[in-house]
Amino acid sequence: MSADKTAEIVLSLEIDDPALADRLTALLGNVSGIRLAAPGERAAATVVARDPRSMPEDIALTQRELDVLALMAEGASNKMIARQLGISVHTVKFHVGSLLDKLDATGRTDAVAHAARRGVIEL
Amino acid sequence: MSADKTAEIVLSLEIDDPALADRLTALLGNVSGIRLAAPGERAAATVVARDPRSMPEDIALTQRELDVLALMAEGASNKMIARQLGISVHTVKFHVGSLLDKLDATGRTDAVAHAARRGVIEL
DNA sequence: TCTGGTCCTGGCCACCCGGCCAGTTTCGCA
DNA sequence: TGCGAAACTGGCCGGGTGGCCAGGACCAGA
Repeated sequence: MSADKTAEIVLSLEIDDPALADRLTALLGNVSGIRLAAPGERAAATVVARDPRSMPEDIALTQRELDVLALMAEGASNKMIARQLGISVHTVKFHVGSLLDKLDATGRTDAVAHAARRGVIEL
Repeated sequence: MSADKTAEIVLSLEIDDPALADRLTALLGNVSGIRLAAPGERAAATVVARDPRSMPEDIALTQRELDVLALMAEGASNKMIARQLGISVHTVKFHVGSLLDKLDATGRTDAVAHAARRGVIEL
């Protein structure tokens, strides 16, 4: 019952696919040192697997567009992005425009939200 | 080499705490039926544990601010938000300003990103 | 009663954003 | 050797954004 540093690690599962969830439950349940969380219990870590059908294909973004997108997600203005990348504001606008097209967004906020949803960027 | 349904499940780790990451790596590495993903490899599931210090308490947002925030995350402009909520653009700006303050953001894009990171909203 | 918070509105203004036009260079591929 | 894609730059401009000022209405708690 000692609560030392090597106590069991409590894991919770958030798996969309029932079959995968079952297999992981069976496999992880027999690992000493790991315990699956009881319903509502606070876990040290969570095993997640989202339904892959929700992200059909990734969008083809150029490296430069990814650079701009990442800075956009940080809340950077076009001017700040330009400074950061060593290019002109006009060029930043050019890339932002392409991003709005490819991500089917109405503005930079929408673009970041869409990109995050599709897993293109990590917030 | 059969690729049957009971092949190994590939897990990737996204653990902020290095100690916890080490322990999980050691524990999971010895489980037959489970294999840890090589760098860049696509995993069937991911074990995540975010640093709890990064989200100490949730931010106190009023209901109206949450309304505005949700529409902001949809990429709506102030004008569209105003129409949607039946209030004036000035009032929308007022709430947006409060959100920027409370979320410590530099602009609406940053505000949405911060809110999503802290789990205030779901993208 | 008075104070504080929330919600609402207006005007004003500098700045930013996105879309339009135009052009250049560089690179790989047919 | 041409041709397209990517990256880059410029000017222009209408509209959006965010910060500042000011005010009023409502309601819970001290």
